[in-house]
Amino acid sequence: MSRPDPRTAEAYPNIICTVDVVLLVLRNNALHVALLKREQMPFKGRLALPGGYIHAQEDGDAEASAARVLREKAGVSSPYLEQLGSFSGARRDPRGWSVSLAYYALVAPDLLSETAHPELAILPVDALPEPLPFDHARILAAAVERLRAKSQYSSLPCHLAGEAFTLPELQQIYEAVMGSTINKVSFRRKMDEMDMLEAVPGAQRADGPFRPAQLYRLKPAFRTRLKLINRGF
Amino acid sequence: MSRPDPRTAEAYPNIICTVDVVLLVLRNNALHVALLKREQMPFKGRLALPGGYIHAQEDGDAEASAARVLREKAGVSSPYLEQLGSFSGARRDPRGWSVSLAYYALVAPDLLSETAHPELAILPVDALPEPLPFDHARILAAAVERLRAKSQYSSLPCHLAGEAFTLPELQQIYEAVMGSTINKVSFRRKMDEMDMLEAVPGAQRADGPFRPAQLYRLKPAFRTRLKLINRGF
DNA sequence: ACAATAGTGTCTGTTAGACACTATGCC
DNA sequence: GGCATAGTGTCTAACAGACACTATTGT
Repeated sequence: MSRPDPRTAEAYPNIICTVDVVLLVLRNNALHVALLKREQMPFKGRLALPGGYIHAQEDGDAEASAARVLREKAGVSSPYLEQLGSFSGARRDPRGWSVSLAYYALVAPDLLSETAHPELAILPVDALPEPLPFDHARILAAAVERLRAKSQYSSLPCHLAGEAFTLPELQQIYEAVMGSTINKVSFRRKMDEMDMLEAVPGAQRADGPFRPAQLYRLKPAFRTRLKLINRGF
Repeated sequence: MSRPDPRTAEAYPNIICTVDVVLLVLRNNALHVALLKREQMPFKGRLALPGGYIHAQEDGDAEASAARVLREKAGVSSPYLEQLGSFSGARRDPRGWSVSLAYYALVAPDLLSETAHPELAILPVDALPEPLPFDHARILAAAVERLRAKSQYSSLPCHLAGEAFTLPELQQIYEAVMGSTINKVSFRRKMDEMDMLEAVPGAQRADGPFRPAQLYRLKPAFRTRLKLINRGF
């Protein structure tokens, strides 16, 4: 039990430390995840979550590793990024005992079509063409569950919208993420109470031959931090 | 960017992988944390969260590591144990780039006084006698915040009570954890709705020269899993 | 009987959802 | 003016908190 050897740090070196990122985006009102074909063994050629080793030399912490992975492997910079948790164990990676520090990121649809790497596969989370390697299915499920849960009481889904959006659009995003319809009056009342949106002066968006909707954007204070509410919709 | 070398796993070995456990208990209606004097450098002799290296040989995953640390270092077995998150970076440990997989555990007061190791220091989370080493203050704060947040909408605080408890006792626990008083009628209505308690037949507890209170216990289904509710108290 | 707390019935203010209505753009 | 959707006013049902009341024990 007592381990007086000061070199204990070197006595347990056989743990693989990686980060994996669940990059989520909304397309056609359905949640999609960005996957990459693995270029290395194990599971070479299979679609998997973007991930990689932690680079102790360059990454200040694991969140920086996740941001670097997103930048290098997906071409995505500074999205909403949050720690999801760790996934660890002897069996999840055939190379040995491993730890994956999992993060999830939310981006607006247009960001992913414009600047992201073309080799990214954007696939609906509910209908992946092949099973994910490692325990990436569990990680993805945890990310989706987290997003759904936080959507109930926070501004999190706003990060799936673009820079500016109309209230009907935002409601559609909330509904798509949570998988249920929301009462329009309740939704707008809540958005009003939360006091996190500001109208873009004079800007409206028409979606057809009818009354255009007012455009809104997140107030600066909530662009990185979330806004929480007490009750649901 | 491409790393064809199959020995990349060995190319990044310099990451210290540990688990740390925030062991919480309620004493005198105040949240307390169990700390241990560190037996090794760095911070030898300082009070810190119980923790240790992951033992890839014996631990199936990091939660098993946390359970082992609790057992070996605190003498506590099978409490409520949940992952808190990871804390990582180049600077948090003077030995180098490190990852702490943090867990938090809840135990009943009597469990800690009876079976736990005597060298455990049980101190109020709001008034520690000395600053914690590493980033343990952040980890502790995250655990307390998580407990408070989950107490709003779950059965989590029940794990701070003993095997059997009265409703007034349980309400006091909820109030102590959340730091605010709860309406008695609302509290009992909620407990009733949640349908997670069962009366211990014929068992009551008297707290003075007045009407004794009915004893309750968690239904078996909720002894390890949490029960969630939609709204607060 | 009294003190003190356990436990419940009921009222009231608040909140979320249903519905209907008005507003505004394009044809 | 008609149509389709944006946006709002208002009613109602559900819910949480306040309060008062009854119940039950020891002294």
